[in-house]
Amino acid sequence: MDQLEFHIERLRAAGLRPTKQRLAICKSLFNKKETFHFTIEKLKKIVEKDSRKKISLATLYNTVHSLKNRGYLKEISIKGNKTFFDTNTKHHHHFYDERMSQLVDIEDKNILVGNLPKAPNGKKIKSVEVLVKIV
Amino acid sequence: MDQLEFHIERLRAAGLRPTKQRLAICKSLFNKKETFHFTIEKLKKIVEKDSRKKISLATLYNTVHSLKNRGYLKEISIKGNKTFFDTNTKHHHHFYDERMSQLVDIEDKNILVGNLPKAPNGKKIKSVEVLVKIV
DNA sequence: TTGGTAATTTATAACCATTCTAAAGTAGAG
DNA sequence: CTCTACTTTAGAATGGTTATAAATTACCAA
Repeated sequence: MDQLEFHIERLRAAGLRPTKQRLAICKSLFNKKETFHFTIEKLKKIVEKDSRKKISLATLYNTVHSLKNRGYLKEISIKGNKTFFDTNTKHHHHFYDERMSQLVDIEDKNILVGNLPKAPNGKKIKSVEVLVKIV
Repeated sequence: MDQLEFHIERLRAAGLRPTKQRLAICKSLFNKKETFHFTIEKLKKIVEKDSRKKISLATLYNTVHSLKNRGYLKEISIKGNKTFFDTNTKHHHHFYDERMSQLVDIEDKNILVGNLPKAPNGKKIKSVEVLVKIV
């Protein structure tokens, strides 16, 4: 089981000890064939189903935020009561179906953004995110 | 004072009676030279300063949402604890300085978005929003 | 292996933007 | 003017997220 080594490595890189709970979270996040979008509540259900153990919300929040800060997860900028995360950390964009609260990736190569103006006040551009709302 | 007529018209169009409080909100929103971005808390301060009267949060939330639904305000899709609104209802995009929680408009003509893929599941594209994060 | 200690997990409380509620006040048609 | 439906308001409720503090666990050194 090489994946385990990667999980431990990711956690260490994020400044976290590889505990049972955190490894269970990593398995549910990174052992899937496809990347996916999730909210914390949804991830709680996924991890508890995959691992057959209860896990506290606080641990989920802490771990997800640490993994995000280290770049293993992306937080998606959509307005709403719940925060969405993405296991796809490549630069890409999203369709968003507000009615279903559902996201679909748009690969960076499949969209064209150009002619960007300079950032104001001598600031630097950190990211360019396109959100395409669909109905 | 013709502006007043417009405010009454806007409120009626939004299905709202033109009360003192709602007119005060409209004045603070639409009598400015420049469009601007605001949160509800910030608007409360602006309206109370402009009108020299207290106004309840509930009235602000109700009125702003009705004006938004009628298209006189835009809600901006940025993740965060507070919701941002925009008195600029023209199609446009934003720079966002997360550190300052500050927005700057990007005119639609000053940015190029093209080559959009089709929306999935036979859905229709409702809007395309570009958010440029700056640091 | 064992201790000791610092990190971690957890349930629960706190937080805070937003929405709801219900009572008092107001607008406006007739 | 009057009546009724709409509004305003303070405060309570809601719900996602963060903070807290006590019990548990990881892991280094011996």
